[in-house]
Amino acid sequence: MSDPMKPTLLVVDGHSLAFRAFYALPVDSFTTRDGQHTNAIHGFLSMLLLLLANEKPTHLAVAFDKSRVSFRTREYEEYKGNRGETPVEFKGQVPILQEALQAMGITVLEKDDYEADDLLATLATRGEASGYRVLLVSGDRDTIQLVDDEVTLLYPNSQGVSQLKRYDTAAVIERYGIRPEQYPDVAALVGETSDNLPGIPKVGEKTAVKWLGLYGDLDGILEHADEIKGVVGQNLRDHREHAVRNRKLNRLVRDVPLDVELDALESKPIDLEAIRPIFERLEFRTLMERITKLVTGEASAAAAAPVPPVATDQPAPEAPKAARAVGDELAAWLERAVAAEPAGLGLHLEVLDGRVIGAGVATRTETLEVQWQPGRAELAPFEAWLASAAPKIVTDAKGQLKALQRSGLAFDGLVVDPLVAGWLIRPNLQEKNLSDLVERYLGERVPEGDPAQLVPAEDEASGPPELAWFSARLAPAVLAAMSEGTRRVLADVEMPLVPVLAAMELRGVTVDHAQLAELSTSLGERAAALAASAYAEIGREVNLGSPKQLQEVLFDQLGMPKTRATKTGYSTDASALADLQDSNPHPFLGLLLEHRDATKLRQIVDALDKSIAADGRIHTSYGQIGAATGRMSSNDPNLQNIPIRTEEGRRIREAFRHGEDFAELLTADYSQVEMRIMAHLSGDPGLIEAFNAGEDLHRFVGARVFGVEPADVSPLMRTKVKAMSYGLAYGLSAFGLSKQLRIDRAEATQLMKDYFERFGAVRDYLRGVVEQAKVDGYTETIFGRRRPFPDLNSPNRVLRENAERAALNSPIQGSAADLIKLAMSRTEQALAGAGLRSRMLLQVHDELIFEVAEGESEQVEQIVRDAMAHAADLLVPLDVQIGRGASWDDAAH
DNA sequence: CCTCGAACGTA
DNA sequence: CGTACGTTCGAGGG
Repeated sequence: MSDPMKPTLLVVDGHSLAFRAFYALPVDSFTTRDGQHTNAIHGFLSMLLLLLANEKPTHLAVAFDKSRVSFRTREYEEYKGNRGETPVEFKGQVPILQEALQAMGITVLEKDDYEADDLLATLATRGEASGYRVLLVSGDRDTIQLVDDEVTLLYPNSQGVSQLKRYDTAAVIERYGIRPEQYPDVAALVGETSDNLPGIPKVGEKTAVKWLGLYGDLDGILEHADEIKGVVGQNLRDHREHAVRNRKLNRLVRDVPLDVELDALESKPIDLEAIRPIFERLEFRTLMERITKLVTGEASAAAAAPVPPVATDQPAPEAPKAARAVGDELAAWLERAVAAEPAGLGLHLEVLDGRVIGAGVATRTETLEVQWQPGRAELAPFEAWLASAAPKIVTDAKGQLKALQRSGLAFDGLVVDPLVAGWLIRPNLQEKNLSDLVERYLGERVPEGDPAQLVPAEDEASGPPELAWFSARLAPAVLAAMSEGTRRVLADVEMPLVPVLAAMELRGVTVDHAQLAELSTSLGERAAALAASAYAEIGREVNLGSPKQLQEVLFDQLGMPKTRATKTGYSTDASALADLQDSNPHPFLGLLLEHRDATKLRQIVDALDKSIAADGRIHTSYGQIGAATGRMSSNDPNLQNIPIRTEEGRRIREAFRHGEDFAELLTADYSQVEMRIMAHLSGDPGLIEAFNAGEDLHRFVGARVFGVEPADVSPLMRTKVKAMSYGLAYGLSAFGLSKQLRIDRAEATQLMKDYFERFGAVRDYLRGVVEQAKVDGYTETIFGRRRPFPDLNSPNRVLRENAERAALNSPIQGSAADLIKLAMSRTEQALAGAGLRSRMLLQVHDELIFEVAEGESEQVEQIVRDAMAHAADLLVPLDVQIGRGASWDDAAH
């Protein structure tokens, strides 16, 4: 192995790589406005940037062929003679590429009479002699002969140029069965059609390698040519001069007279300003970003990066070498570690195909590696520790807990998931993974296996012990950065929830494929019929899913008045179409709306159908750190946005069923949680009374607002008040209210005025939230969850007002999220504690869905109702509505 | 190939 | 000119 401290010389065959990029990337999509093709340049530079980032060469050069003629063409004039004319689209790119490279401060080499590969050979030879580690990048197989202990070849695979295969001596032997220096002999025998160099007929790689094994080298083979039997033997004798000639031509020249010294190839920092004009001309925006990132280590010049709380220039401690132990030794290690770290040990599980195959355990100074397989008695101490309440720190624990459960391993004692903790501190999803956290809270970097999979260097990547070690050290740093309230939310709300979510995801929910398939077909037929009618109305076929094409139809062809402006034109959304239908009735509009409905539903149905797993169930993933307010999200697929408002939509919910071993689904939802939270937070006596009266909320509020008896509140009054109440929590304006209720501005303003007159504390509270947040810089939920609002004092009005509305909403939405999260952990606990088989499956913000076992219905209802209603003690009661049925739809109430 | 915006489903 | 999400599609740029 080569010494990592050596300087690294990277030499790239510019021509062959650019040429590969040219064919790998579509030319017509890489063309600037003025018609310059850039695919080869782009592909090449993209690959080069990846190489620079990953290999960090100390010295660097890119070699090009000077022309198509070289000493080889003089030697054998048919050499490369079968190659067609180089495409002009490619030719024109080479000088520009060279210009760009020079602007980047990279030495470009070319030499009359030689090919780029000869320059690679020469530099590799010189570099090795001067004590460099050499990396060559070329798409020409002849460069394989240059590989040795200090010279590694990176060779593009068939996919293109972004993935390079690393050939060191071992890799060459593995791939070809011969040593690198023998490769030219093989190539000589086999020939190279692309260079117009025929070899020995019927001799391929296998035969050539076999002969080399028998006779050592090409000379040996030719000496013994007479001994080789059969047609191939005869062919060898007949065409031996081919092999001799090929061998002569494919020997790379290792002493090209180059008037450049290696020292001069030292990598210089890239001057961003020098390359900017060229990149702008080539319209390389993302490449410019990548270079900027490479040079500055920052995302971009524009986004002002927050200053990390930890200085990054102190020396980072080295990860300790992982111990390995089994049996008594393992038990002793764990015992000592547990005693040494009362706050918890770091744990990181290695997962393959959803199962545990290994683990790393760590204190802040020591690590242990465990290779886990089921049924190994000597690992019992590890399993016992996992199952115990001994405190554990696991970053991004949910997925690992799932693997544990799949592998039949019991787990307890999760005290900190630094990822969740980090999110509580900065809920706007700044730190998305362990490595982000390590950078922010420890000021270090997690050594990574190459994310772009370009030549992964395994010895550098962090394994489970290192990751566990980072977690162990991260936890105290993250906890120290949390407020006391936030730490409480972590301990009381979030950590207990992690295993619950893992369990829910594993359970999944049964979905009836046949029902979905039937729905899909009928929706598809309806969509097709509606589309046909719509086309008939306008006399042509357009893509009804394309807002752009719709704009042509509506505003140009049908001459309708322009709707709300969007960035790309005019809105064609449902409300805009409804407005048009009012002003300019046209059958096309109705058909379009119905078509949208049908295709949207079908899309949902098809997506659901596709995500039904082999067990007949859909296993969504919950994003615990999904929303800044504290809510969860659901994805793959999203089960939190299954239609309910329309009849057709509800038919989708009919497809959600209880499993075979269960008797029914049970849904439990909080009624009007957000209004109840508002009542609690504002302390408004009127609102509190409304909830304590146990009467229909909107009727009660309507009676107050309109000054009538509750019995005299008309449906219209109730609707208005309901919209108003719900809008409050979102920072609704009179304008928005008037639009939603389709009433005029004056009426909306009056409604708001009347409302606030009766419920003044609500208005005061909402105002106070924003004012307080402007001072503090954050809002807080009932339970202490914080959300920062940096834009509240922004001079930009749009930004500021957006932040104000979000701030107003945050404690309400966030407190509701806290409530149901608490209720979930309690419910899970209580169901298990009561020894019931019934189990929680889904969460949809204010609703929980359970699968109930035969005979457990009453008990489950009791437990769920109790856990949800008493998740917190508010100034108003929490009302829980329960429904049961064979399907999700039936279970609705 | 990737990113963006529009549209739309839920609470 | 109402918050919070995730998904899908078409379009556009690289």
